[in-house]
Amino acid sequence: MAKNIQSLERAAAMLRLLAGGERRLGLSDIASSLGLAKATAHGILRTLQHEGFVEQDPGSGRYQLGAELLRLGTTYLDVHELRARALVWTDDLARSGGEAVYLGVVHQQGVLIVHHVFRPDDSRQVLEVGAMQPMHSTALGKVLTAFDPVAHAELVEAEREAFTARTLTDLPEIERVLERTRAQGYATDLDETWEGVASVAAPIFDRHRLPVGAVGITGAVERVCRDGDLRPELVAAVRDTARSVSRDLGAKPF
Amino acid sequence: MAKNIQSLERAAAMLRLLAGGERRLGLSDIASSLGLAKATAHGILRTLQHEGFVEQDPGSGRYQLGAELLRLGTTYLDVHELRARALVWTDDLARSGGEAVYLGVVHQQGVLIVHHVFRPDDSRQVLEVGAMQPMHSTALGKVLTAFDPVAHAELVEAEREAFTARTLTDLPEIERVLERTRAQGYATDLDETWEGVASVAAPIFDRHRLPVGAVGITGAVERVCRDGDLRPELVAAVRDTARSVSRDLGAKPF
DNA sequence: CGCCGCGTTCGACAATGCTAAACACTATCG
DNA sequence: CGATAGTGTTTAGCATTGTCGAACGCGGCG
Repeated sequence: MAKNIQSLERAAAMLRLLAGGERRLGLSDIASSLGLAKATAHGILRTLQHEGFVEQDPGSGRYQLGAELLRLGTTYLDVHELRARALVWTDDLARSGGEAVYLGVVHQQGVLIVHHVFRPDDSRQVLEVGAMQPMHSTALGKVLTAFDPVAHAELVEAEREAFTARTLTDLPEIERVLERTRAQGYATDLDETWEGVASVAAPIFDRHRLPVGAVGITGAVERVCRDGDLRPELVAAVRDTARSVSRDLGAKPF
Repeated sequence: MAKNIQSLERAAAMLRLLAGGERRLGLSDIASSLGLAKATAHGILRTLQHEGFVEQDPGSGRYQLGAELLRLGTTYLDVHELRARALVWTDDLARSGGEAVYLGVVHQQGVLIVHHVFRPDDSRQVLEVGAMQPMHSTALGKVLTAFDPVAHAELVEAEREAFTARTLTDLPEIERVLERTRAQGYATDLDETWEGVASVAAPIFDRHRLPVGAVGITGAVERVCRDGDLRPELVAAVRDTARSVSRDLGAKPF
């Protein structure tokens, strides 16, 4: 195992700590949380502040995340090839399905949402790009764990929280669901993450037939389900979209 | 001047370099661009990759920005107090004005967009949160330079690109406009950044009466202007919104 | 095949960033 | 009202840490 740069690891830990805690954090809190001397933490924070990754409240002296992170994070989206290819197809999927569409990739024991098309009505909705979804309970997460070995390995290690009464937390049970997901080529989520919300998702592959992400539709159970299961035409639409994006990425059909 | 941590500065420079170049960059490019030994650059990149700030294309070995930046950047928005307070008011402004609304803060020689409400019609629009706008040609930028001394200092230093024939680049001329902006309490942009696009913006102050950001409306000249100038009712609506947000932040109306 | 380019690893040196202690400052409290 | 217990910040010195230059393995190209 090659050694990584210590100060960078510590800086990253600080950013993650600041991202976790809702409110701003003081220097002493940060230093003790990471087991560092105050001066050490201060030096790192000073540099991060100078680079714009961290901001300091002039009044209280507390620290919070900086604007440069937003700028760089947005740039990440611009470069993201999967997202660029998917843009064209997700709009159509949202329109034909009449529900919100999500595009996600595996990131650290969860699904990172890299694109989100609002449900096509005039209701107020909040953009969830950049947010994380759990691996074991959402359709996006299940489809990714089923096809991506890295994601699967992380699911086994991670603790699986029960969000609702229907959330699967038992490992053998989950494995059976993943097996079926691989067989049928898509995954669903019925009340397993949020009460009254269901979703379908299908995997997207690149030119080497490796899973690089997943598209899915999410909506209220009353609208997206019929007879206690997801409407077949929605499942078909999602799978079609996933195939189209995969083809755009260079994956051979068949 | 206190000294900053070298490895962190270099890591930040790499992230900014990767954000700048459209395509993925190779290790040698990065090392030579920053004047570093290949091994040094590699060590930093390896750590950044391990922390999720950078990703490496398995095929070509090239580097690009990582997903963790998107996650952290979004978290920045969640914590942002100005944005949280403004959310309520900007929707109303977009509806009453019938145009797109932007909320921006000063960041490194430019305006960083932290909130964006789409123009309320069914046209396809792309979210510009996380994008940068120039300081000297947009209404948001001018209003911020007029009231924020830090932004003003950076404007003087920076080079002022002429985007259209009407862009102001001459410093004394800009100073006169800023003087008028301070006097009247708002700024405009008529064809100075994009042809056929105009905007109005007003400053937002915190409890210490310091400028912390600006709200503005942007739209096609034909819609937002009349008789060659911005419609007075739009100007009034923008200023009202700015005042409301300022009051929410604790600024005394006195 | 031999060449260059790539990303990666190795090992040694010293510059670098870490630690601990003291510093100013504010708010709190007896 | 002075003492106290918190802040965040700065300083000085030591040795850990990151840096450097060179060599390595690999793949594509001529």
